[in-house]
Amino acid sequence: MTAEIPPRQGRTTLQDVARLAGVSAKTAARAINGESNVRSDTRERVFTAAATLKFRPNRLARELRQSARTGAVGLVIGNLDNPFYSQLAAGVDHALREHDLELIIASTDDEPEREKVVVQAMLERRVTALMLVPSATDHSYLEGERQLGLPIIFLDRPPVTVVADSVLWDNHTDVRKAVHELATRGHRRISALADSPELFTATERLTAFREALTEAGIAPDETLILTSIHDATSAASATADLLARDDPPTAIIALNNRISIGAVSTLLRDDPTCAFVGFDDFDLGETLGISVVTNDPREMGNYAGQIALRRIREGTGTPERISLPTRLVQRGSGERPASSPHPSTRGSRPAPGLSGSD
Amino acid sequence: MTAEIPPRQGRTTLQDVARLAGVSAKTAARAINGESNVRSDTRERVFTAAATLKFRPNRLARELRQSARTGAVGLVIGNLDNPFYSQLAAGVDHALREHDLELIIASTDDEPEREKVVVQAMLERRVTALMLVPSATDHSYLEGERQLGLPIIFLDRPPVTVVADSVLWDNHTDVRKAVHELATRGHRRISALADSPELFTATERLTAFREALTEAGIAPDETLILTSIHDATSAASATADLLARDDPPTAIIALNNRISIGAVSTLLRDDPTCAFVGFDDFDLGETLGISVVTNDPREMGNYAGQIALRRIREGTGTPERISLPTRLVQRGSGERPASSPHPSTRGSRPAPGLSGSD
DNA sequence: CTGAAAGCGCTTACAG
DNA sequence: CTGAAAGCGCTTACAG
Repeated sequence: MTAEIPPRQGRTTLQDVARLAGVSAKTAARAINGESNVRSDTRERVFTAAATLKFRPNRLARELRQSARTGAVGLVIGNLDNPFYSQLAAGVDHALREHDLELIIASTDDEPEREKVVVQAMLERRVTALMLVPSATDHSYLEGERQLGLPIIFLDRPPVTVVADSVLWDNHTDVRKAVHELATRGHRRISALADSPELFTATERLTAFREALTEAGIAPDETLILTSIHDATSAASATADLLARDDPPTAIIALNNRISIGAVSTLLRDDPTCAFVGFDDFDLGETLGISVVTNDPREMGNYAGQIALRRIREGTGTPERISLPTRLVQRGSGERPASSPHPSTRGSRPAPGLSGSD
Repeated sequence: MTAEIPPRQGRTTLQDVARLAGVSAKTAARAINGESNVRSDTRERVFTAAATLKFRPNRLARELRQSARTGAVGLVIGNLDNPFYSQLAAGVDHALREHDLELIIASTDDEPEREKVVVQAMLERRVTALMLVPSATDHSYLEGERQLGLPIIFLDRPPVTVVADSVLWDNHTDVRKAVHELATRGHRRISALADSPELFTATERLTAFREALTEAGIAPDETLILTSIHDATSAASATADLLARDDPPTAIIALNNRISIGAVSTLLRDDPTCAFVGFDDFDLGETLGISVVTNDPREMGNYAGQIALRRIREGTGTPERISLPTRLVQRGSGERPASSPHPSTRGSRPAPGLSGSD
């Protein structure tokens, strides 16, 4: 269903301003755009006329005439509800400030079909750069745009069937480090909770998880690896199921932010003694003493924005593939607090049982 | 600093398609836009030509010709980092789907000057509707646009010097209800933490707080009302200061989401017995058993989006001023758990001391 | 069912 | 320092 948009009329144009100021359109444009080569009294007359008529330049006209140079960049993300995506957008927004670039945001809910639709719309609007967290796997439909010089930057997940810049996380190093920490502290039954294996990040992190186990001399137990967890609610129940097993894991690692929140909410209620490490930090994570592999989505967004700005200015060249580091933050006392059945939360000690180590 | 944007050339135009298909531009347009009155073999030829040339219509040209009917709406918010704003944006985004409207988002960091800049840019881009969480107090600069028929919708804070639609919270009912609850349970020293008194929402909620105290027969103690708290960190330290006083409050009410998070983080560490109610829910709020006055920013965004869609279709009329309800969610056991110095967190009981009632 | 001409509101490329 | 003409890529308003 398309909205019927009635036309609006009656706007002042540059011509109107020129007429009132008694100059040509070109001269009016010169004054308004702050070019030199205008006598100051002429400039004044134009300014006065523009103010009187409440002239507001039409960027569509300007950008049409100037060909593809629009001042808008497109950002395609999964969903503004998810803090990962909204902070990514905040980072992009931040990078774009001071550069007179506008930000068009569209969300795909991670549906490949919707990605194509919204990307299409952005291309028709002739965005000057395109950033996207891809959900489709085939991006050959972007090939033509790339050849026309459109800067394209993939975020969080790499391009597959098209050449483009990308800004990704290092999904290996700190996940492995976290698993090694847990193994060093004696954990053998370590569970991993991940999103769909079709997602690049989920697979990367799971691979790192399995490798780390192997390195630690632990045979990966596939029954402890749960995937296709899309939201906090299912993460919470998956965690509850794990804990209810005859031989529950003694440690859990959650491989994205929604899964972390769901798992933590179950652990808080059901088992304060199970060790835990989450991927992506969240509100109160520090207060609750929860160990995390942190990444800053704003940093990723900002970085991508910087690349976009450079590409816009200098043109596309050899594609860059940036891997941003994560950070393993160990929180909690390092001692399992459950030696007492009634751990205190007073003082600066962590919330009971939620130390990532034990 | 403005980015220098080099032009990009070489795009296929409708003319190119028409030429290849051996028809006029008008006929090519008819086929591509799915109008009737085109012979099917003509249509096919045009489609083939368009596909061959990878034709992508130029919306700037179309919208320029069609006057002010662009397919973009502008949303001006404080900052995508803040979940309140990003969820607001998610709601707007949601309302706009299926309507072929694009979303341009700009953030102001609540700075009036920046608001003017970004709104200006959106107006030059001829957005078909403008939604904003205002930070400026004077919006007479929008008066001209309103008269030209631009739908303008204020979110979260009402318009002052311009006539426009607005979607606000009912900032009174549930704040008062929360205070009454606390008073009923015997609390006399109730503290309120709020953002800057210049902010409409802060003032509204503080007024409701004071009125409720008076209604409950409690003389408002201004030393318990802390304002100008802008972020979680200062909320955390303000809370710590309160608790360190000789006669600390026995209950605290935090009047927005960032303040809630900061206050809760201090309470979790320092005083699990102080009663607490937060405005705006947050991750783990339920798990931690924290009472809140909840509002759903998505709902506000979605509602505003609906109004925008209607205004776009039907034109602006008598301005609407919608007041959305909040919801007081009492969580926690209702009993002060601190009778035991070592409250347990096992089972489904709330985290220690964080029941909003006591 | 199809097309030629004009125009949306600017900027470009000249000419003076 | 200033201006007249043409054009960006579409759609409008006609005419056939």
